[in-house]
Amino acid sequence: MTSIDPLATDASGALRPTKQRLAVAEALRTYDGFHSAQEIHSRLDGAVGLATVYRTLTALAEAGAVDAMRSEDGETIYRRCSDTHHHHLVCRQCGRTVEVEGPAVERWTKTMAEDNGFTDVSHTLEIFGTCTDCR
Amino acid sequence: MTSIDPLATDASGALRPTKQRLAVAEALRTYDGFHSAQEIHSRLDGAVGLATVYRTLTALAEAGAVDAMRSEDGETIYRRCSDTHHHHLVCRQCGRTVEVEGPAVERWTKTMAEDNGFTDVSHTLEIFGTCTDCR
DNA sequence: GTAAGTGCAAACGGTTTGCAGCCTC
DNA sequence: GAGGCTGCAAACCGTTTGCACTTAC
Repeated sequence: MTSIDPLATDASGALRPTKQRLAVAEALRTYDGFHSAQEIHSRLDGAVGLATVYRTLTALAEAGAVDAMRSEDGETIYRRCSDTHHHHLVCRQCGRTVEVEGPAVERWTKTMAEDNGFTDVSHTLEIFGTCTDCR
Repeated sequence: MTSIDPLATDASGALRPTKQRLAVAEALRTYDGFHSAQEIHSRLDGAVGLATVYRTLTALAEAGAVDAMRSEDGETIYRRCSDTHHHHLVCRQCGRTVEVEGPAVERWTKTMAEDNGFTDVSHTLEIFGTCTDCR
């Protein structure tokens, strides 16, 4: 469903492998985890216009090549896909984040949705708390 | 840890129970689930200035009286704390919402958080899909 | 050659803030 | 009466878009 190579969308999307797109894809490949468009733009040190970074990331997200989510402070952050699906456990004080997985939750949401006649199910789950350091 | 009444913050915060704050608190009490500041502002039909709604919601969130999270499209959304806790199953097309409960999920999030040393745990879970009518 | 991609700058939409007046304590 | 609270409008900040130019195919 989602390709490993963000640019291997030849079939339908037909994204041209331009310098800029390659640079963005490379950045996503190199820097692990979630990053904002602005962050990527500045890591590329102006080599790619900010608007282009946004357009590229949006396109990649639509093509399913990257995951997008919102950070706590309102930025859209992206990471290259094909990690296992997981959720975030976030400290309210310091913002420290732990990734957690839960097959049971995945199953539950799916069942719950289908019992109600819903299809194409997706979900978001965030857990908030106070971590040991901040107690 | 979190008070039932959003304005019962007498001890430290000392929020004055003004007309506007009461209106916002009442709105949160009346309308279940998550709502954006703009939504609350328009539900109050201009009775409370937009800036004040933002300020009030921010204050309530800081006081721990309401939960805040980011919606998919970048708005900050709030809900009053301590409802009979349930989650929402939302149709992507028509917006129809079904409330679902899941003791197993509640337990799982709690365990997961505590295993990682987190306390004062809360969580948000939203399920998205396409409902029967919209297929 | 042509359509897709790019950069720039202006537009946008949600949120925050400065300031003068108002209201609660 | 004093300091918190409010409304308005302007400022902010991340993101999107219009447009003329460039580039991959």
